[in-house]
Amino acid sequence: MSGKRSLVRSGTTVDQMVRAIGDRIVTGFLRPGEKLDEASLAARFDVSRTPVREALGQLSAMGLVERRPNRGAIVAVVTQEHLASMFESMAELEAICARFSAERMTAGERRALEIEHQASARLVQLGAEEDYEYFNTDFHTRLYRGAHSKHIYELTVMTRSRLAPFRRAQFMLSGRLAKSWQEHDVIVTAIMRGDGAAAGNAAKNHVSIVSEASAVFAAGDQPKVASTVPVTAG
Amino acid sequence: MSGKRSLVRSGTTVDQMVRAIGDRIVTGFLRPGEKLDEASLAARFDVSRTPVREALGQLSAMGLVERRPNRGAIVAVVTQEHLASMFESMAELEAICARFSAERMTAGERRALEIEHQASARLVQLGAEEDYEYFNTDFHTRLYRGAHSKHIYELTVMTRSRLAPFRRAQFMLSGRLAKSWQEHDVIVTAIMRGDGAAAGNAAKNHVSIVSEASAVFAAGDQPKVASTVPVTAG
DNA sequence: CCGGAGGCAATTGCATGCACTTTTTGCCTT
DNA sequence: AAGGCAAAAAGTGCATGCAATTGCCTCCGG
Repeated sequence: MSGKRSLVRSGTTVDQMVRAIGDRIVTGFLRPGEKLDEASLAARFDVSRTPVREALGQLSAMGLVERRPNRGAIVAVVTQEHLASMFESMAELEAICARFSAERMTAGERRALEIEHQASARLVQLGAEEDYEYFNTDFHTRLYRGAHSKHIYELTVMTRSRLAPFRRAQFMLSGRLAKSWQEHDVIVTAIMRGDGAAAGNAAKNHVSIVSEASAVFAAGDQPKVASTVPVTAG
Repeated sequence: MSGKRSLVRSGTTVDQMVRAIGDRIVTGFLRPGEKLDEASLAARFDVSRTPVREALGQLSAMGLVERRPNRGAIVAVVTQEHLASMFESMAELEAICARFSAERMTAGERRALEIEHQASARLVQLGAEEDYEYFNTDFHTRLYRGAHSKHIYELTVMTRSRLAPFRRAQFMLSGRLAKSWQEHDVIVTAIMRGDGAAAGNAAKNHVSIVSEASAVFAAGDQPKVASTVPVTAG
């Protein structure tokens, strides 16, 4: 090719492509079912087809894209059942994370969780949806990490990525913000007193509600937004 | 290259490579930490380096191999903690599968599970370790499928693959066969009466015991066997 | 004898090219 | 006018080649 990659980001070209394409899928910029033309992507990112192919292969292994031999790749399109199955899995995984967090978080982790959670109450009052979404991602990531189990963390984050395209705009639903915070509150309280079972149930319940909220979008509509905001269970 | 691929198996060359290399890792033929030289693999399978590279990328995305930029790929080597974390996750996942199976299996699925399980008692009496291992894989796969949740199934099978290299030869431990069958029996009984909680607990317990048995091999020894037998929780 | 700089071999990373498969389009037949 | 067939166009799959990076070996200075 020609000059250096514009994005100075780390890793090989393939890694950059995986991130770049993956981000566009996760953020909804590329919509489920959309065709991923190797030549176009190569041109778009100013690389040859080889790294694009490798990236698509890896994304396929991650489940974000679907590859039909000799027929090109598309952004993974999931059936209604599979979507439900993923939300269900997410609920179970979050429950595990919350339960483990309640049992295993260090004092520091608990404190940090509590502080952030309390701070976020302000965002709810202000109705700062975008900011709350950032916080929300953070909150859940804390739970995943707090489980102190690398593999559970990987499974959970992976599932979250695959659900992300179907989660956009969930905070648009009126009142969702306050409800989300209250649900978080139940989880945090349970974790603070080390009650794993309660934390697990609360987390599972929390995701289930998000799932129902998201079902609205899954039915018919595909996500439309193109922001770069990461996404998590509300 | 030259002639057609010898293995007539389906899919593209890359798919075949993923399966071929993945199998060798999962069955312990390639051992954790072993270097995966692109040129050697290409020669070994009589393809060019391109599909080998793509396959390694996908296997890396699956977590079976580890890739250091510009420094080649090795069979993924996991720390003791990560291994423990994976077994722990496996226990949780199996618990979920068993619980869902108890709640969701059709009458036909329940019957098939029961019949196979009873039939396997004979294998225990005969001490047919290898045959029992086949059955065992089947038994667990039934549980995974019985959960009627595609995503849970995927997560579980994926985790099983990554644990496979560390599970070999667990049935060599004397008495493990009979114990395994008894544990299965508890699970089956709970499923037959639709008791999700009991089935989940029994399954979790079952994996935990396997985990402890496998810890023996993980500590110091790496797996040594090179058979082609698939592997599952005992 | 030990430590470091420089150069060489080996290996990875990516671009390009060609072969093969799929899809589309246009023409011919009915 | 509609259907089907054929040829061309588009796009994927893999091989090869070259540039770049890494690791190692050697040689020099201390």
